Amino acid sequence: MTKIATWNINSLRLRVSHLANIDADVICLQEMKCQNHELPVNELKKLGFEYQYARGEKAYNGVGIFSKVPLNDIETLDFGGNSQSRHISAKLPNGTRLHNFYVPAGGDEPDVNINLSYAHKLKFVEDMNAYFTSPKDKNHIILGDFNIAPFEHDVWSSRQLANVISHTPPERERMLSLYKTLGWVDVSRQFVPQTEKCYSWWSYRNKDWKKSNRGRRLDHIWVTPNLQSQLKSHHIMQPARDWEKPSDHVPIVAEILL
DNA sequence: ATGGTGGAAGGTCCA
Repeated sequence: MTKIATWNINSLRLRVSHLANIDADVICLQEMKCQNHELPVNELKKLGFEYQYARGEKAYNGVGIFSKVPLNDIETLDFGGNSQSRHISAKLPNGTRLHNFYVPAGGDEPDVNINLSYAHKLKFVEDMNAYFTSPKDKNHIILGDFNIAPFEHDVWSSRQLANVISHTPPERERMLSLYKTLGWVDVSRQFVPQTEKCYSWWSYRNKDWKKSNRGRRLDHIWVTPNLQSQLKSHHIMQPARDWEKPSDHVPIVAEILL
């Protein structure tokens, strides 16, 4: 049984101690916001994450896979085509390739003609689509901060967010197109019915995130169909949003028989 | 309609 976690930590150096609260064998982080030589290597080792595969970047972005067991065949790819640190993958001991993604947020204005960030986000997902249309490996887990809430009950109000980046039709269409490439299984929706609200992110800009509960499901774990029957449990760590100096995202942990 | 908060950097950008 392997427990795999994903979390947009929004600064690894600031929140590394919170990782002690996550019960996982492999933790995939996004928005580490540090360079590789600035990683808190020893703190991570003390938590049991002896094997550290990071693709850092100064101040922004940054993805890493931190594991209690050795992984191999590390690969970093340039989805979106601007060399930001938004993807890293590794092979798990059974040969499944684990991809950690940090999809661009895309800015505020949902118009590709005036907002280059939004255009970049759409291209990023199109590149993911192309990659998984003819992947070189067979079995995959993809996870991370996809910055898209694809379904109606992945946001607090689908109608009010219809023109808000993270839930616009062009993003949702591209994500569903990606979803069809390999017949992906959306792990969270295996455990939480599609008719129920389900969130992994609450804005810092809400006075009381729990009371207003205007969340979005931006973080995802998808597996290829061969792993569907191997899924054992799934946990969105909502209490993490109340940790001291919280990230605006909470960790998601999936337990999979690999 | 607006601004609300947070992290890192560093005289702002991105989320």
